[in-house]
Amino acid sequence: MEQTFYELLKKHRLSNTQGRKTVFRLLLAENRALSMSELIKKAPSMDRVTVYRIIGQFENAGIVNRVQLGWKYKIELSDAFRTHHHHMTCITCGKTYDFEEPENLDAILNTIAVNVHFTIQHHSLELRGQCKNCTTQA
Amino acid sequence: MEQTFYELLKKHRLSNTQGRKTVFRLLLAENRALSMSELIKKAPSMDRVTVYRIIGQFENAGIVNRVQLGWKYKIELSDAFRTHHHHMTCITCGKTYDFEEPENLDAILNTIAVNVHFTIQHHSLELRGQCKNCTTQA
DNA sequence: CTAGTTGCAAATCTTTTGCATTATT
DNA sequence: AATAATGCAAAAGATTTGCAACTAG
Repeated sequence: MEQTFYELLKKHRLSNTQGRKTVFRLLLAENRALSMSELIKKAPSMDRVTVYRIIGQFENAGIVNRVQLGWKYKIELSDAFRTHHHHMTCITCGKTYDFEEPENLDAILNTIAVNVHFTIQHHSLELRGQCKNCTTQA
Repeated sequence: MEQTFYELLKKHRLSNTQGRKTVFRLLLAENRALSMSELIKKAPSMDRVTVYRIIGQFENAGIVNRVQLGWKYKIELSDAFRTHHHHMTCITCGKTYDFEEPENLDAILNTIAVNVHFTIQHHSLELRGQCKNCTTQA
């Protein structure tokens, strides 16, 4: 994990600073998508500006992804660190659950891409609705 | 179109004001996703606060959807006014293209939903990559 | 009329920029 | 030492809130 991180840093000519290590470990420990303000709160030793800059660089370097959950985006480690997955967010309790890539999705997307001559670099599939708990209680 | 709009307003006990009509017609005329700042610019007679409030109400009423394009969200008319579709955004030129719902997507999502006991109310599929033009030029 | 809607002022939160200081290689 | 990274101050943007004035039903 850390090894992959260092390699990605090197590959993108980013030096391995204390701040970058902190942000990376934070995301690794949480193992879920965090909002900017959560990230900033969880790294009180760092200036908010620095966190913004680091996340921007991490995104370029393929270390993190932005995901849209409801109205706001959050940050999570990229597929280099977690298996590729998607998100479902419960509109009642606000929790976000991960689910695996559907088996045939890639084939479907490829067909579309070929048809319209679009080169796909990244895809995201987000569901909104009610989770098991909230459906039962309603 | 306008008829459906009036019905949705009534259903959600929103009165049919000049401002709401303006915002709706704007979105209808553009037939694409607009950012908040674009919307505000295109409705100079209205206070920005009012535009925010109207969009909030429209979202509740199912008149518009927020979609995530790149890092920012945009607003477009809901499926009540446009056929259901998804988006692909070119990371080079920034343009957004629509594409139709893949035929088998619904079945795939249903399977997932049943497996994890999640009631899907809304799904979105977003692609990022390079469009035909930008691929050719590169 | 009167409840719902809008404008205005202002607060708050989020994100970006410039520059001087500090850490990394 | 040279370059890259960070903190701080401050600007710029985006979004929300309270309240008084206005408008649709």
